[in-house]
Amino acid sequence: MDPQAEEIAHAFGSMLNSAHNVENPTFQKNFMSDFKEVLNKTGHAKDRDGKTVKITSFEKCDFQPIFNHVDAERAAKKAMPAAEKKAIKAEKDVVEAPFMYCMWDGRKQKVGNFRVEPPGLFRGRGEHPKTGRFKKRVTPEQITINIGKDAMVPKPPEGHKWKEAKHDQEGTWLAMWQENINGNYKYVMLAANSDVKGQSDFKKFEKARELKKHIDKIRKDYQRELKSEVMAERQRATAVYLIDQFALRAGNEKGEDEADTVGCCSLKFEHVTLRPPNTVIFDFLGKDSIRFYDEVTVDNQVFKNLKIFKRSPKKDGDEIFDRLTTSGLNKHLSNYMTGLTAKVFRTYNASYTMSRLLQEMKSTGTIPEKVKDYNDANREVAILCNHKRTVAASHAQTMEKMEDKINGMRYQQWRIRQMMLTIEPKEKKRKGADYFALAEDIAQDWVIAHQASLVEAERTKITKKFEKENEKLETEGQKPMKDKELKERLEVADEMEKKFKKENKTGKVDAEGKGPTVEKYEGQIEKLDTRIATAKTQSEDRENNKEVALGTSKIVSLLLPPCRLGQLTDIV
DNA sequence: TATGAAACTTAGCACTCTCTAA
DNA sequence: TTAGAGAGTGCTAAGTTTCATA
Repeated sequence: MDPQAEEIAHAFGSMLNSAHNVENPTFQKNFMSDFKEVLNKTGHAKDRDGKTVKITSFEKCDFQPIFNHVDAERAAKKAMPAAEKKAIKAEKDVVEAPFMYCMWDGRKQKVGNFRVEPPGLFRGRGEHPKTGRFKKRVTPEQITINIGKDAMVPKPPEGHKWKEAKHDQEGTWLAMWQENINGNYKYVMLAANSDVKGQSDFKKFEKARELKKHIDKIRKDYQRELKSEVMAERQRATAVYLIDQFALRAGNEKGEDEADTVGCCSLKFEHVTLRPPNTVIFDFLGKDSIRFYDEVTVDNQVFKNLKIFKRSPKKDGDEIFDRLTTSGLNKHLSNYMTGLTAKVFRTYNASYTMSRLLQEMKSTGTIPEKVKDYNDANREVAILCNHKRTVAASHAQTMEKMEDKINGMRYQQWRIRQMMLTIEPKEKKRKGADYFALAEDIAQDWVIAHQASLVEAERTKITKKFEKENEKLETEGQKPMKDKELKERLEVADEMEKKFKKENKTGKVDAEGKGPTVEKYEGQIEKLDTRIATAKTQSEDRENNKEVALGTSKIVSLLLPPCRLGQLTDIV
């Protein structure tokens, strides 16, 4: 193929492991149409004899060899010795060093995304109509540079020219271009921990803090205006109520050629279900096509209003707030406070919630318990903001593993109690039969399987150690140990297997450990209790967290800009 | 007031790096 | 010592807001 066509084919082939893209019919269709366009322009493909092969149908293309090639390269890179990897990284760092920082008002500042986005397939989220289209290579001729009047304009690559070099003192961007798929503007800006970004972040939180002074009045006003005679006012009050109470986004209008998602102002008839007396069910796709689903109770007047806004002849597809736009809403909000817009409510409510939870938090308990407390608070904020992630494919398996681990420790506790009885049968009367019984939820066949896995683990451990020692002997030029040695060493595992068998048969466990006493065993059981508690806490944390994304709220909800997040998490 | 361009923040996903428990 | 998990980072899509113009 012509290199241009091959580049597109390569882009598709290299992402075969991303099923949700590659198996999406829209993605396939868009990719194929862009691929064919270039194929038509460049004369399709040639076979080994130089005969032209016309590529027309997606179904007849096999991209697997491309994927295999890319995958092999990935694996080779991964398998490289650490030293070699380090050397390559160091080389790359040297090349990149001049682009990492810039001088801004006489101060050295870190640049964020200094690399131009490389060509590739557009990964639009949700049901984006353009997902899979080929994002073209950006040439210097498309790039505008923004730089100080007296500074030297960086040289474009050999044989090229910049689109323009300008000196905009107000803008914070360093370079800009337009992408070919949606015509969106792309900017090179400073990093999040730079002065400019830090300042603007600081201002954002100050603005949210300022809202605290006005929130009572705003709430009082919208409560009153919920009953306004003027429909536009009533809609506006209802919208502000939803934004304030449920952290909805503003919800600008979207075009036909974008994913069909909504926010507050763009909510449609079918996104809101009313259940008397005053329950509202929201179900819609928000930013990033993340589902927003919530059943909430609202003020009676809000319920009444939504009923009015949904009244016939409105039907599916019609807007609930037909007399309201985001700019109208924001204009109204700016009357309370300069710069007040819908998004400030999200920052305000998230920060307010976090602050309250941190104050309520008890600073007692073990470290894992404290971490869980913090994560719980973080999670509450993330849930408020509907920050979600897709549940990891391995989640169920991980949870099962964790449960197995806990049960393994509980089983070991049971064994220790039996050992106690072996050395001191009188304990049965003192502690009662219940103390020595195996928990009901631990089934006999689980025990058998668990024992087998313990034996197996022991075997692999011994074998691995043996192999490693042999390797070492060989590199030292000595004779390796014989297989007989391994067999002898494996006897430990065989003994273990026999022991379990005997235990299963007799229901008794021989004493283990040097100089066993009841007290020693009690100590061991107690230690296991702590470990079980820790594991249980972790497992709960994990389960509750499976579809909540904590990262964003960690950054955006705290009253400190992200450049100080490191310090704060240290304190927490 | 509507519309589109421009400029910025917010956000999830897929990596890599680092730390921890076994 | 090492595998695996969790944290951190890079990337870039997808929002919001502001500004200019008709």
